[in-house]
Amino acid sequence: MPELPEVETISKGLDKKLKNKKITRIWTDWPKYFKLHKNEKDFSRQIIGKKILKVSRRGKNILFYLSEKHILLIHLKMTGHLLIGEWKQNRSEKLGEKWQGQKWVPTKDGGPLTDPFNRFIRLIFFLDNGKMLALSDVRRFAKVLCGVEEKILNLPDIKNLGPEPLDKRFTYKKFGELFKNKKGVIKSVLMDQGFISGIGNIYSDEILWLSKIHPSRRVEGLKEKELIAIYKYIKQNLKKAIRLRGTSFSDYRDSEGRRGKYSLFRRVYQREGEPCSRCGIEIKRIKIGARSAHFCPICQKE
DNA sequence: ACAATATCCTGCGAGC
DNA sequence: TGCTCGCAGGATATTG
Repeated sequence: MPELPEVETISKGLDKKLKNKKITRIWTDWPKYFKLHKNEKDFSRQIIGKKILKVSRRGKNILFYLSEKHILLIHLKMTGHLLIGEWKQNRSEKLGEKWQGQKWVPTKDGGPLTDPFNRFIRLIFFLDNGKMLALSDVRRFAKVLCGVEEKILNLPDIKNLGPEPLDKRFTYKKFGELFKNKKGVIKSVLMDQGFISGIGNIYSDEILWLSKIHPSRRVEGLKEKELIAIYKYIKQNLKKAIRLRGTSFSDYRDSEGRRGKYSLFRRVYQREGEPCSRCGIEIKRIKIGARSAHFCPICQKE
């Protein structure tokens, strides 16, 4: 499940590669992606013929700024991947008719032909340079929207997002103010996109381990010292993960199909039963809400 | 007003 | 070996 560092890596990569490319047509076998649109036609009308001007990110949403003041928004949710491939002229009609998903032609500089995720391509944007942007998505949870800038940026998906944690304007003062009237369990609060955007299950676990705070603690009871630690490690850990191009745990890949390297530094996430790298005791896993939380029972006292 | 639970999906691993 | 079953999870809707 891509979170802020993964989505940042992906959108930066796509920005480099897709700038000034025009979308000539699309193919999908899952029109349910287009939650904002009546059907596939309604979606494709919005996007065909538009040029990609810039790719960026807000929270975990990827924003493609298009010509004619349009935006394409893609949220990868848990299993979404965006991969760039090439399509050959002589095969293009066949691909357009029915994409069987068995194989696709990767770019020379990376996309792995044998990568298992190539089996789950559900949506393809064909570009005017002979390449394609493919969405692979095992569980079909991804979200794909297109419309005029004003409309997309005013959707709850964007408008209800909390501050960007790595924004310079996100000072400790701002962070502290957020907590003043906040109630609830810290793990859930960190993952609340309306509170702070971009943090999900992996990084909330990591941040709390670094801060030595039990994931079930209520935010009402957190001391100043503890809030300072959380603030510090949000910034530090997300930055570090971006430097390492994201987490390779689970099925994350960047736009060239590469894994990130953050997983080498993962302390608790998906390490149940392994020794804590600080104190050696076994990492535990509990349920918070419907999510699993990983923590060290010694370093992170309740 | 808030919190817990169901929903969407499907590959995978556990268990028999 | 081959089957069934239940888990995983981000965001949103629905129920308690």
